[in-house]
Amino acid sequence: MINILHHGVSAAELLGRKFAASRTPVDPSCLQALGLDPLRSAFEPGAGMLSAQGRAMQLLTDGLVGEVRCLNRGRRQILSLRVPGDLLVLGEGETLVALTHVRTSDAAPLLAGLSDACPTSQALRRAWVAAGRIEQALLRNQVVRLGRMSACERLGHALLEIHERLGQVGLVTGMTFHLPLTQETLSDLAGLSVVHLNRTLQGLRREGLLGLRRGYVTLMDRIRLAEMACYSSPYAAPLRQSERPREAPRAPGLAMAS
Amino acid sequence: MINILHHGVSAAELLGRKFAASRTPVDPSCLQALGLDPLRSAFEPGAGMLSAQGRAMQLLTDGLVGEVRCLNRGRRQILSLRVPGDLLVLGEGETLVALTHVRTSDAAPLLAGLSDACPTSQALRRAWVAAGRIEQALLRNQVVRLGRMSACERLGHALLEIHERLGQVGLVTGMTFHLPLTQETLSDLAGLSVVHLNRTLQGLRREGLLGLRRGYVTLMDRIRLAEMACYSSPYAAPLRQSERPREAPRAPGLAMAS
DNA sequence: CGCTCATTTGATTGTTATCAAAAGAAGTGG
DNA sequence: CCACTTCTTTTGATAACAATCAAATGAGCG
Repeated sequence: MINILHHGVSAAELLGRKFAASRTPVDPSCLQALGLDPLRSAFEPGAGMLSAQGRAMQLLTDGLVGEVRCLNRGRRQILSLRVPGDLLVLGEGETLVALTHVRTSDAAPLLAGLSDACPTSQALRRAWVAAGRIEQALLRNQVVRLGRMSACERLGHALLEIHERLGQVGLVTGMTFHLPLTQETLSDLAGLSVVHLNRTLQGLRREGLLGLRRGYVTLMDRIRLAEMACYSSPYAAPLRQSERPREAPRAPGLAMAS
Repeated sequence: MINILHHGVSAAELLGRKFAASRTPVDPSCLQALGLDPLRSAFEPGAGMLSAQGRAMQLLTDGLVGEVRCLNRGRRQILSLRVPGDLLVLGEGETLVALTHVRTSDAAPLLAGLSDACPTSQALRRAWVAAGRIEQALLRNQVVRLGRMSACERLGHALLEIHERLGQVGLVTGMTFHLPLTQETLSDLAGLSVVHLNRTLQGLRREGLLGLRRGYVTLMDRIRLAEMACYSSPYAAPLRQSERPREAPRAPGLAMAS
């Protein structure tokens, strides 16, 4: 069973798989040539990343990282979850936090390769743009989950998404993947309280949709789960028009009597 | 009082203000030279945009547009609100919907200007990148609102943000701005039911935080509102560390007995 | 006026958060 | 190996919050 904290896949290989999955493949030798693999760092769970390091950007190779926003009263929201193969860039006003033991490669050589005039890096630039687009789509998914979905749906949707993302970089075993996160961490991802998250997980398990064992998640019935959670892959190319769009009002107002 | 559906500001002028506000000013004459203003389109409220038109990208000049995702059972989430000066680009799986009467300029000349080798377009490219960053930050704000904020906070936060965004392009009058949206539309933006949104609005008004009159919103007490809603400007440059980041768990598990 | 749509109100239900505490896991040091 | 600590998961009880249903009121328009 694959361990997300310690699989043997190199940084270049991860990138290659990820780019191939978003239909913008890059020649493996080109990625190898960047020389990412030797420049490693490691972080303890809970460690803040990037701001402490002088590094501007890193490639996540092992473990899970969260882009986190903290509010008052101890409230915390994980904006996005980063999985191996993802680039770590610090957004304004956010912090990147290691959610597990984490290892990274310095991404500076990748940046250098991007600005290279060499024609082989053309494909790299295209892949870079595609990756950015996917990342944006994932953030939009997060908005929909938090804005309009019930606890069950949020959780199912998020887990389906994680499964798919890990699958892109070859870190799943069939319907099972390693997700060594605290329920509290998951609750911050799903915008729920820990207690309610726990009960929701139990519900999904009772329904035969999910299996949980020692940090491993199994999608017991992916079809039914996807249906329940209105999930559709962010990697699918063609435009979906499965749902009926509601029409906007004809004579807008926001008038409010008085 | 400024009317967002029909102010006299040209497309080039809007862009100039917007870029200046994100501290990446572009020479006005350079923007004028693009020739955006003549190529206009108009949309009725409720109209889907872009996919119908052959146009790949448009610049919103008048009115409000929502990036919308529809789910089953008639559920709808507005991912982001676009205000005059914003670029309209269609994301995968989303639709852009005119929330009011809308007018746009074709943004093709802007794209041409971006890929221009001319040195003056260097500033334009920088501004383009900065605008993209801001837009991402706004989406992250939306995540936090929907994930961890109460109805009051969501609304206050969203309205403060809209006020600030409109202010950037000169479409506010002091603390008042034109927001000709249905409460149903607002509820889809805030991830609330219409009824609850209505009651929340009333609450904010009763608290003396908000004023609403015929499609115009007034921030009666911006300081108190911002404090209540944990609002901090996405346009502020320096990193904030106002809140205490919670540390992640030491020994992650997701074990679940049995 | 009569139509339609938007806002508002009341009543009720359903969902989720919160509080408190027990039970289970995992690591530490004796 | 056990006692001890600490963190996590789980359970129960309760309260706060938000959704839903139903209906009345108000605003705008032909």
